[in-house]
Amino acid sequence: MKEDIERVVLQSVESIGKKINMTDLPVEVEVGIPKRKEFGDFSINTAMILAKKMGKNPRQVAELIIENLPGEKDTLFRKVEIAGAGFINFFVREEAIVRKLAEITRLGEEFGARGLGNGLSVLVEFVSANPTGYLHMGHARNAVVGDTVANILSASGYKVTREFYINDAGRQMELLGESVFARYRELFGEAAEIPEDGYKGDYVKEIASEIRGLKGDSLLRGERNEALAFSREFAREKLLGFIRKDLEEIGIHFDVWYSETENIHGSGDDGKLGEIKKRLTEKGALEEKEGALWFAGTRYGDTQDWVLVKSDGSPTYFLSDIAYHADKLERGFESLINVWGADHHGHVSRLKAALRALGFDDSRFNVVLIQFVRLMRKGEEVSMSKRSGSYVTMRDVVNEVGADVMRFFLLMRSSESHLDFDLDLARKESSENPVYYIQYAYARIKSLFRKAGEEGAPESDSSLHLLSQPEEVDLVKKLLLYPDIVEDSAELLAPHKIAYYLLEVASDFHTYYNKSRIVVDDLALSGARLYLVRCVQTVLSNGLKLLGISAPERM
RNA sequence: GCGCCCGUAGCUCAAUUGGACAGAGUGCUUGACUACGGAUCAAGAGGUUGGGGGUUCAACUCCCUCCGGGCGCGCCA
Repeated sequence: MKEDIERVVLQSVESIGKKINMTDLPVEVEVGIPKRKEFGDFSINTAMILAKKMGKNPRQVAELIIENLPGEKDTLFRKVEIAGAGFINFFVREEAIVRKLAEITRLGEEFGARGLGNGLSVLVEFVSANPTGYLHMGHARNAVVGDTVANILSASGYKVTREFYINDAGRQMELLGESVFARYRELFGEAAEIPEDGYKGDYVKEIASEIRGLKGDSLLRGERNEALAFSREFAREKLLGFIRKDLEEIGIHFDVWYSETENIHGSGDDGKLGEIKKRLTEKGALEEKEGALWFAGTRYGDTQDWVLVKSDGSPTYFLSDIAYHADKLERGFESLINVWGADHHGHVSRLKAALRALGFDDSRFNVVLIQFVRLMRKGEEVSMSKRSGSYVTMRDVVNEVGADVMRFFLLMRSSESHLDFDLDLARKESSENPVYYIQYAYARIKSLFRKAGEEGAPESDSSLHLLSQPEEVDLVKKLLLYPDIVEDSAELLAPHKIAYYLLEVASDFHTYYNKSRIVVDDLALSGARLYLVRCVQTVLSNGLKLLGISAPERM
């Protein structure tokens, strides 16, 4: 519908341009949907934008635009009028709106998929948690947003790869190995305290116990370093398995699990790290001072310089992060999207600076920053501190509320907003719970078609003009908006827009359903209404699929 | 001290990317099926968009400043 408006307005502006000899008039036409009904179905501010260039007042320009609309306007519009400072409001004929339902039917599962990505290959990297414990709700939000962004981009014509970067190098993994080994020794009556900042959760004991079952006391007798390495590797595999299973539980599957140790560090000092160091040196982007090797961030637009190699000769995380992202680009991905916790926001600019230094276009690298999640129960915050040893994991919450609720609640907020996850609300199986509100609309439609089947009332597009009630036209307009919503959420990497939209569709449908009986004796009317309801089903189904939420036949 | 995010109805959050009288849910008040699923619907009340200034025909949105909350700030990851 919007495209129709855009098209006729462009034609009008073009013919005005010819008449007054100004062929360079701006061509963008932003078609908006007014909040108030008396301003019509669609409106444009084009006249106000053109007014300056043409040296006329906006209302005069608006008048010109209306006068020069092509003849097609009579089949499309009931009324076109000028309002306010120079808005042009379009009142579309109901038949013209309703006729567009055919497009939803024609496209089916493809409705909403516009293909603006044009096959561009995108690597979406998300979660990427250390394999040192269970996932918590912060990871969960990251996971669900990342997965849904990937779904949306994929539906929008991008070639998407989902990657989990396994941060299995460095101090955290060493601590994990030490913690597990300490617990293992305890099992044999040795007093072995786990390190100060080590891992104290019960799962560490369980892993230690498994190692005992597998190896007996043999780790006590061998080399300590080998025992530590074994403990670390064993725990790594175990915990990665847990992480993978938890993610699958909420419908998340990765195409690639990419190990830092294996793919970036390589063997010895010089794998990709050495190579990146060399390349940055050649670009003159490094400096030695105070015994360390620095990346000269200030020369590449960042606010400060950063250490790449510490004075003891070991690399920082930043160096391996540069190597990893250069590696991504060199694996052939044209665009990179990362989902990061907000506590990492300071890393965006320095990584971009480093990529520029290496000669990459840093606009190929984008980060979705996720603000924190607060778990709430009975109005109070539930502690999620990892250090306390006992904390609420993502797995706990999934067990309590289910995958659908988990996903939807984490998608309900824009990423840059803090999110309060209300466990009491999430547990409710009632209308208060927005997930069920949408799913109920879907199940209700399914039930309608069962009923219609029994009564031999088929859907049909032969009398769509009978859909003339305000609720029906509103519902159709809402459905036709879906591709715009998907496009917006793809461009802005903002999945919450789809969640909100689906709530609106469900609401409009419930309103309609309560107002009008769908399956009626008049077969023509019944057919038209069922046709509309089928389109609602298609949109709900497509939208829920993007969010990774099930569409139940019955509830 | 510097940088980023946030501040919108009692509570939790939206707002077509600068558009017209700022919208939902929830909570509160009051209503609606002898017909397709009441996990539904309808109505009412609720606001100086944290304060102040500026840009603009038009500001929740952009700029400046102050207040409050969160996060980050060179040899941690």
